[in-house]
Formats: sequence, structure tokens, C-alpha cells
Amino acid sequence: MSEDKIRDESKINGKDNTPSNFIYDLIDEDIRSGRVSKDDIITRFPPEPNGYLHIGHAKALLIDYLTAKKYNGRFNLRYDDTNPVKESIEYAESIQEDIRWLGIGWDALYYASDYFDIMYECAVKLIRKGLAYVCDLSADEIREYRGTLTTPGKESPYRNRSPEENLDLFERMKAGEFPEGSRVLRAKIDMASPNMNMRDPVIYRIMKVEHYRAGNKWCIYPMYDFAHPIEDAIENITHSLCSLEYEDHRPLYDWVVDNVDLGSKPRQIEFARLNLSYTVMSKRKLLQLVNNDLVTGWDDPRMPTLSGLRRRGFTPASIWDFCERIGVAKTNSMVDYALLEHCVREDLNASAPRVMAVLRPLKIVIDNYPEDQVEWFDVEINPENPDMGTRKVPFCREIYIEQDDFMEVPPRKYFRLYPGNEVRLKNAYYITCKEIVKDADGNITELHCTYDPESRGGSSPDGRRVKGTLHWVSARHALDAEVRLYDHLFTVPDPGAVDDMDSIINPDSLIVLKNCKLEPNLSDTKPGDHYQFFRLGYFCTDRDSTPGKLIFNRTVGLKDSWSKEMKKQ
RNA sequence: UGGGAUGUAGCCAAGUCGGUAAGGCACAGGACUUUGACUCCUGCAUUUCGCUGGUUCGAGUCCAGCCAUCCCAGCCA
Repeated sequence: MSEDKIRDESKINGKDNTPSNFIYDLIDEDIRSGRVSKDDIITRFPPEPNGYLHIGHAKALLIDYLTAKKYNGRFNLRYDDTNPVKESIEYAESIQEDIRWLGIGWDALYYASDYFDIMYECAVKLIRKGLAYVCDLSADEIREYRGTLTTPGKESPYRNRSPEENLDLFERMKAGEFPEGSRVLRAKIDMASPNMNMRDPVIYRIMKVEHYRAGNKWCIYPMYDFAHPIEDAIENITHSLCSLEYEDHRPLYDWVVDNVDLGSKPRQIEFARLNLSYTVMSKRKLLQLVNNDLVTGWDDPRMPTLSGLRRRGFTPASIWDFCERIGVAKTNSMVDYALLEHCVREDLNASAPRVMAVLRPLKIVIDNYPEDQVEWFDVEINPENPDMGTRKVPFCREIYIEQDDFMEVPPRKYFRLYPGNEVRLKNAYYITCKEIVKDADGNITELHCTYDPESRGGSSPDGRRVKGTLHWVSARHALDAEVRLYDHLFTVPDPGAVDDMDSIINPDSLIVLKNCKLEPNLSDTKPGDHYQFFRLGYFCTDRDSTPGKLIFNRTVGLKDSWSKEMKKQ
């Protein structure tokens, strides 16, 4: 079926039609000033393998990747795995899978953990220069000594140990002689700095924990602020793109780069991370959703994770398009979820095969249609793309239509089926409603209609106009299926601002329909296949679907001006 | 009461050397329609670019002051 589209890289490399952004402007300046050569641009995407990638990561990833491509530069994937207590191989594998799914390749794959020896040497160098010291203060004491936002900190009593003593102590930290928390290595900068990050930040801590890659080689691990600039310098990253909260860290980033002498000078540039309405993006909250069973897992179709979006039916192309449309800037912003929906609709409208599915069936008997007759109609697979050809759809005396497509007492402007009204069954016949059958409780159980044999195919020789066109499924040929309708997980546009997530969970974020009727062509569907259920929306075969138990997820509904009209009335 | 950053339509976001407010989403009309979809037209900042002053023939763009919002006190990243 429809393959997930991957961009043609030849159109990305050096493309000059990319909309400009402030990052490109800064890089252009760097090239003009000679700080970097125009052929040496290198960027990196540095995820920590401590969770699944979400659409916010996709934005950052695309910015890193497209920036490198724009300058015909190189792009590295680098695991920022400096905290073994939070990281795992499972997360690392999911990250690569998601990046590949997006259709993004990397020129090199690196691990921060592979640089631990170099980082250790850098720390030693700092100590020799008198720029780092081993501090014996406890975590609580360090916090107290750090001061507050408005008052300067005070210097640690261990701040002026000699380089020799520091070297000895640091080596013994590495050797595992001291318990966790007993000592740290700190950069010696300025305890009175108005920037908290410069108040002698901790750069190494003792953690007697096995690292998922480095094993038990280390019992001291570098902190982000020390490790990251070294990682970038080692890889000759020219532009280290990250999110806004690191702006305050830039002076420290530069301090490390300048004092560690690795011969390259990466430049950190910060941009605003993505916020999407009706969704949370913090790993902490996402993990909480999973752990508290508010969703079924990281790949729950309501999750903003790439695995969740994939299972929901979003395509790589739609996510690329979305990320390109939202732009790159430094303004904290909240992007409307409707834009993401627009992007998938646009992609799937062009590529998804159309198929008829009745979600809430209402049986119709066509009284004047021959009892034993079956006709197979040719129906176009995608009217937007005739090259996709046609399929055969069976028709007989008993069919199902959507309950919403019939009303006993229609409101104004309703042009679907109602008593006495004639509608078109897509590609089949015109039918007119003659009789309603109800059960003892007054519920409509069945409709009796008549058809016009002259209208075969969906138009009549007399050219009379029939406004309504309904989708339908032959009752004798229908496949049974479960269809899952998804909506926003949260009831409020900015769930990230609410502490108690349980109180804002949308009770209707998942509606499971178990008695859906599908046209038989869906019998060989495979997980991940995309369709447009005619007149309803875009759906994707769930990964748990089997030929014996078909399951579909609604990616997004079609735009529906009728329901808007109803709300107005 | 410290430091860093940001403020252009409901939501994103362009706006080079100051020259008279791109585009997209959403929304509202209309055309077309065997998807009330798609597509196509039209409208959507003319006392207006957070506010107030200033410089200038002319300011979203320069200057000053103010206001609002976000981030920072993990041995997380």
C-alpha cells in the first residue's frame, strides 16, 4: 500500500529555496567573517537515551539536519549518554528507529560515552591549570554555598587546594576510593557571578553505576555542561544548536571550550523548542502518562512521541512539512494542533487509497432489488490520483450505511437520507427511503428503500440532481472490524501548565467501535497501511491488527463543515 | 531586589541599507463537487507592529525609558 515517503536527499542538499531563519543568518555571518569555512559546517543531534523521541525532538532534529544539508555540511547523531542511571539500550534503539522512520540519515554515529577518556584528560588539564578543584562539600552544602538568584554565593573551603592535591583526589575519585556524594570536581570560575551556572559548577560526580555501554569502567561521570562542549569540540561541530533554556549555559560552554584546548571552537545557538496545543512535551510528564496507565504505552496513538504518531497514522512527510511550516525562531510559542492535522490531511489526501467503511452501521433493505443479485462496481482508488486505478466493490440487496446519514426528522439543510428523500450510494444507485423499522423501544433497526435501476453507477439518464452521496458496504460481503477514534488526550489547550494531569484527561480521547463494517478489499490490509475511509477521515491499520481481527486507528477526521453548521443551529 | 531572553493578526511567522506590514494555519463568505472532502475565488493588522516618548521628510525597523511573559538557585540533560 502507500509507502511512507522519504524525501529525496538530492533536493535537500544545498537547496537554496529553504526559507531563511536567524540560524542561517548567523552561520552566513560566521562564513563571511571567516570564523568558519563555508564547506566545513557540521551539526549534530544529541539525544539522551532516556526516553522516546517526540515531535518536539523531530523539530530539533530537522533543524540540525536541514542546517547541515543547506550548507552541504555534515550531520552527526550523537548519544549524550553521560548519566547511566537514566539511560538504556532500549531507548537508544528506539531513537535510531524513529530517526530512520523520519527518513533522516546521519554521516556519523557517536556516543559521548566513547569520549570519557578524553573528558577525563580535559578535567586533569583544568586541574593543572588551577581551573578545577575537588570539593568535599555535601550536595546540600553546595546548594547553600551557591547563594540565590539575588545574592552571591560564597567560596567553598576546598576551593584553593593545590593542583597536586586535586590531581591526587580526582584520580582516587576515578579509582573508586570515595563513596557517591562525598566529593565532586568543580570548575573554578566565579561564586559571585550573576549567572548561577558560573558559580563553580560541578563537572564530575561519583556514580558507582554500570553504564549501558561503558560497563563498569567508570565510577565518575561528567556533567552535561562539561561534557557537551567537549563532545562538540571533538567532532568539530561548528554550530551546536539547542533550545532556549541553554542560553544561560553558553558562557560556561564557551569557558569549557576555551580552557580545554581541543583545537576547535564550536558555537552554540539557541532556538525555541516546540509546544503543541493539547499536548505535553516534557519527558517527565510523558513518562508519568505511561507509568500511571493514562495511556497504553509510549506508542499509544494519543502520545506525541514519534512512535505514537506513527501508530496513529501520521506520515514522515507530514511531520517534515509541519516542522518546516512552524519555522525557527526564539519566541516561546504554542503551535496549534490543527496545523499538524492539516499537514497529514494534505499528504494523505494525495496518497491514501479510498475505501468504504461504515463505523456505526444502519441496515438497509432495497425492496425492489433482486434477492440473489450481486453487482461489482468499479470504484476509483483515489480521485486525486487516477493513476492509482480502480477497485471492485460488491453491491447487493442488503447494505449498511452510517447511522448519521439517516434522520427521521431532518434539520434544515440536511440532504442525506430521510423518509421520502432520494440519495446516491457512491458509485452504485439512487435510493429512496420508504419505511422505517423500529424495535419495541423505538430504536430504528432497519430501513426499507427502493432503488432506481436507471441510476446504475450513480447517475441517471434524466440528469436529475441528487445532492447527497453516501458511502455504503454490502451486508453480505462486509468485513467486521474494530475502529478506534482518537481525540486530544487533554481537555485544555495548555496541559503543560496544569500540575494535576488526571484532572484534565479527556474522557473521550479514545472511543472504540467494535461493530464496524468494511468493504472486502480491506481483507489483506497490513499494519501501518493508510486509507481514507470515504467521507470519514484518514485511518491507519493498527500494529495489532490481524486478518482475523482487523483494527484501525483514526489518524484525523476529514474537515466537516456540516457538523459546524449543526453546532450553529 | 540578580542574570539571560522574547514581545508583528486567534495560532505560527517573514520583514535586507529606516521608505509606507510576506506567507501558512484557523476563521467567515462564495464557486465547483458521485467525498457537506479536495480544489478555486473573496475577506481577515488603513488611528497598525507590547507601551510612551525622541531622532527623521519618513520608524515594525534607530535611540531612551517603561510594561508583560519565559528561563536560571540538579552531584538531570
